[in-house]
Amino acid sequence: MPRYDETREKLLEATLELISEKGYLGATTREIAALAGVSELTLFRKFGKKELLFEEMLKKYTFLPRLKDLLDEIGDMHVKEGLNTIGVRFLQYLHQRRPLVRILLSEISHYPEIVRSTHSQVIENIGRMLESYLQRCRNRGELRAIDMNIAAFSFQRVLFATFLNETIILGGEIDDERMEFIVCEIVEIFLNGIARKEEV
Amino acid sequence: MPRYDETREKLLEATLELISEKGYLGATTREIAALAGVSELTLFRKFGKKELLFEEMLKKYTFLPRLKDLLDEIGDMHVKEGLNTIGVRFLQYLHQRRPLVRILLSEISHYPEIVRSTHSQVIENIGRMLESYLQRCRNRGELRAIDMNIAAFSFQRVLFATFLNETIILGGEIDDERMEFIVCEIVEIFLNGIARKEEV
DNA sequence: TTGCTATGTAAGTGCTTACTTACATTTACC
DNA sequence: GGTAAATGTAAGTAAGCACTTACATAGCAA
Repeated sequence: MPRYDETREKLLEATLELISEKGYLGATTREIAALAGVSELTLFRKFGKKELLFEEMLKKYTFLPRLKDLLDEIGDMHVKEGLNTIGVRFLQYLHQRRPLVRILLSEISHYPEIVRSTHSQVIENIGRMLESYLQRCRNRGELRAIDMNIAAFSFQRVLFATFLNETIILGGEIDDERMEFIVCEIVEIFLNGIARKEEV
Repeated sequence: MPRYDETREKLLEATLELISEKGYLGATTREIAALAGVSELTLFRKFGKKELLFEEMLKKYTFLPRLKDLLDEIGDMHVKEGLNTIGVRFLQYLHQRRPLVRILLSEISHYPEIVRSTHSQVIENIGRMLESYLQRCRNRGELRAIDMNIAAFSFQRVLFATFLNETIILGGEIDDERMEFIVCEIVEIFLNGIARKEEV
């Protein structure tokens, strides 16, 4: 009896994959069990109900990135470098969790509470960390006096919506090179704006 | 025999509402018919299959906004005023089509082609119009030399993701006042950036 | 009246689903 | 080898689904 239950893990993995493809209602327990390579009965013995399987899967695949570590890492960087680092990390983070993000978007009306809390853990926390980083930069005199909350979420949302468009909607893949390019362009606009300097 | 089929319209309306709430699989033909106030058989007599009902509903509720009119209207405005106008209109547009946007996000795996084309009609066109407007501003010397495509989509995506967060994820409503406030803040950052001017 | 059209009620078909029961088989460990 | 837990096979249940059939009704036009 291994304290690491491999069958269980395989089922959770198959659940993530199938629900992200077909939605909660579209993914049947039969298919999930087949993809996991076990019998349907095993699925019910382990999780009791489809609903509980879904919830445990969400719990498993939602884990916070080590935000504090990231903040420590970039805390002293100049704002441009810091934003580039956060941006690339955030895109990588979303990219690794594509199936989860897909589920968050498509099942939010089906399971409002659990999906919403998962969403805020996955996405909103980055915004808050960003805000405290920007505040730090501001204290060092690198930024002008604006609402850092709005600034942080603007930045985070351009990235998130760009990810949505490239990955979820167009269905493509983003490689690291393209990620760095995208982030670099966004950071440039975010820092300097698009207006001619004389006009401000 | 009225050439405007009221029963048909009521069914399409009920379909939009229920599918946006429960998803394509979750919304049953029985419920849709009940919400429309007709019998289930009438639904099948009018549309044949649930799938066709879904497609006709998408067709009905996806129509292009008068982008050209908007461009004519704002073409001569200073960039700040123009962006504010576009921004508020875009948010209003999304807000009016909330159920449709919800469906686009949740059913993209079910009907990739039709949903994707609908998405581009509803969302991407604004980005393209924005790009040509920015180009015009650039020609008037109001903007510095940057990639206007990236700029336009950055702006559009902050707005879209803000809408997603406020409406679809948090589930709240946005009134006109809040819309104007949000857009104003975003435009300010978008035009001037967040960096101190001396540092550029 | 006689039709025609739109709609309704009621019953049912065939399929699929989540989930169960009964029983056999494998696996691991003493 | 023996025991117990984990897993499998097979069959089935009750419900819900999209969709159909048969037949009645109501309104409107010739």
